[in-house]
Amino acid sequence: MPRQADFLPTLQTLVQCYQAFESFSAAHIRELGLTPPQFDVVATLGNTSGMTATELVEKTLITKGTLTGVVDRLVDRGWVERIAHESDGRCQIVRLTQAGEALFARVFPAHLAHLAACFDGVPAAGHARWQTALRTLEQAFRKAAA
Amino acid sequence: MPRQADFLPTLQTLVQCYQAFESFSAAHIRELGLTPPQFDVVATLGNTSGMTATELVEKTLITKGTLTGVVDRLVDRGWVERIAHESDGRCQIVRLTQAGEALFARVFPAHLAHLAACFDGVPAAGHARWQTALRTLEQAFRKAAA
DNA sequence: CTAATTTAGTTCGTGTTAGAACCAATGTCA
DNA sequence: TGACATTGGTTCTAACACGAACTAAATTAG
Repeated sequence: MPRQADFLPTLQTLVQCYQAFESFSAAHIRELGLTPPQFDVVATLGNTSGMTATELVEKTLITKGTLTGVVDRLVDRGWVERIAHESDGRCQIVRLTQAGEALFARVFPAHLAHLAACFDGVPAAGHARWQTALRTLEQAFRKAAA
Repeated sequence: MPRQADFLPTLQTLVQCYQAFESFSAAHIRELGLTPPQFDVVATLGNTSGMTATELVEKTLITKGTLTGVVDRLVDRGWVERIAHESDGRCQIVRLTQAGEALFARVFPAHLAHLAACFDGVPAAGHARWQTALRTLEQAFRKAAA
């Protein structure tokens, strides 16, 4: 009857699993000389011709107030530039510079390879099970939040 | 052959699922007047006679450098106190004050109930599947990190 | 066309994060 | 016992998180 006994371990394993992923991924990103949000932005801008800050916010899980600072630092390092939107005076297009493209070409494949190493020998069926499990769990949260 | 096509969606759903949980949980904690790390500390200290900062670090996923500030603010608000360890001059015992106990009694059950609402109607079998899936996924990260 | 509203981005305040340097108290060992 | 390393906590720096307030541009309404 105490449903606690069921759902608390589920949440605990979710948090632990995510933390394990996060620290594994973040450690490598820092080795590459970036912070996780910076990598997120560079990876999102890679292979595009740039996008507005609002679009970046939607695609990266970074808050708009935070994005200003993240982009500022990427601009300081010469990897990103802001250009005015031609028709809408409020918007600015954020895009990679030449150096930023080079950075992207260097770090993005490297990080993908780093992540891929986690799944050596995992059959596709494993991914299917993980994905369905995670999606139904996510739905439970979203349903309750509504 | 491109294993990317398999593991990237898995990571994506993991992150999205965790974010859904995190924002659902954090929003409620903020309504209760605490930050997530503060809640974490209060919940960990609840129903104990206090523990050292090192123990708190182990049980809460908060870094020791961060814990100082979190405990500072809880002390400022009168919910927590530091007392000297009687035998080891380096240690300090952190424990809830009377007001902290009252806070714990108020917010901890409330937050558990909030979380439990996500799982209304979920059978125990669902939890079993989630937990095994998450644990094997976590192992993949830990193995690769080693 | 002016006034009110919405939208895009920046700024600000409080709090968290990771990691490194640091200090003081303990423990170890020759 | 005295040099040395270890352990427990704090401090420091750079960066991020979130939300609220704010500015300016654009849109809508009357």
